[in-house]
Amino acid sequence: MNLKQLVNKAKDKSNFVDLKAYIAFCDEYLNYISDNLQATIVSQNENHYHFYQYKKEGNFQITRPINSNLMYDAKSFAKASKEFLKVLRNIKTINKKDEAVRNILNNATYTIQQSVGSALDGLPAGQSNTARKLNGDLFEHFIRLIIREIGIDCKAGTIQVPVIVDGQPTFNMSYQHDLIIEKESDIKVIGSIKTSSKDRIDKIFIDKFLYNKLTEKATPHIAIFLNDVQRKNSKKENEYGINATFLPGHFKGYTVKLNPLDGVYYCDIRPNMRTEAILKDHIKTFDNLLIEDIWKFI
DNA sequence: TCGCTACTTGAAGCTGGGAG
DNA sequence: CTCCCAGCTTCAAGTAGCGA
Repeated sequence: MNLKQLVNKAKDKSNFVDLKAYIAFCDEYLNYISDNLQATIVSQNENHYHFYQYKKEGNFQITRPINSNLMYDAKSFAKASKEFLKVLRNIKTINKKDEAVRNILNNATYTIQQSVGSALDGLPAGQSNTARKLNGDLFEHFIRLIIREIGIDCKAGTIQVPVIVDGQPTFNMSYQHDLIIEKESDIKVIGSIKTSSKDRIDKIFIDKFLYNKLTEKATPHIAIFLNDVQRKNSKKENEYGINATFLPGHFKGYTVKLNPLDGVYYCDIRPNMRTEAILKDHIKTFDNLLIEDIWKFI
């Protein structure tokens, strides 16, 4: 497949109906980039982030930053993707302490989603907003497929929450949620699935607060993010770096003074989320959700 | 179809601290 | 003090999806 074919495939959601389809796309993409890139550009502030530059057929466009510590190459993905499916199907019986297994969960999820995202970066400049929207939707869908694969039913959808004023239901608030896990028509978990938290972390805290206040329940709210970095445009040309888009001050403020979330998960976790007080108690890598945390909610 | 909610990313703006 | 930079935060843009 050439780049144009890959981009067209990524643009069409009917090509991503199940996990197998996501893996097949990723496989094709990784094979393509293994010998069709103009260059791999190394980020100058955090060297393990790389940008792929396409050749002429991609107008020499440059992709989003890719964490080379997490991204598989074509050869290792062929093996890892089989393991990935195996681990998902047997998640309850795997060895929880096996770091290699945890890495497969994180890295395969990251690799597959970034293959979609960076393929979409090959779209002409005018269509970048379409690409963003699409990439977000595909990520949502992908995570839901993963959760179903480990044996938990889930869906996306809108929930109507009545607002009562002076004892009278006055109007509804309609909330669209990326992830709803129910058991016996009882909502067990509400989740946000986003490729980055940028500008929207506040809303997730507020949503939990208001939802639980209006419904007089304590429904757990979780968030799942792919990463939180974006390309930085430096003044000088030919100099590339990355920026973190996570707002630690807001996260800590809401956690301490409004209400903590019941789980925040990243595939590509930022270093300060492992070390900084408060952050490190609430933010984990994605494998933790699948292996342990999700089972506590249902 | 319309109105509304929601999606991601890039550019611009702000601030504190270090160098000169 | 002024300049510059990195990091953080806000503003702006264009479009998808859903329910009525």
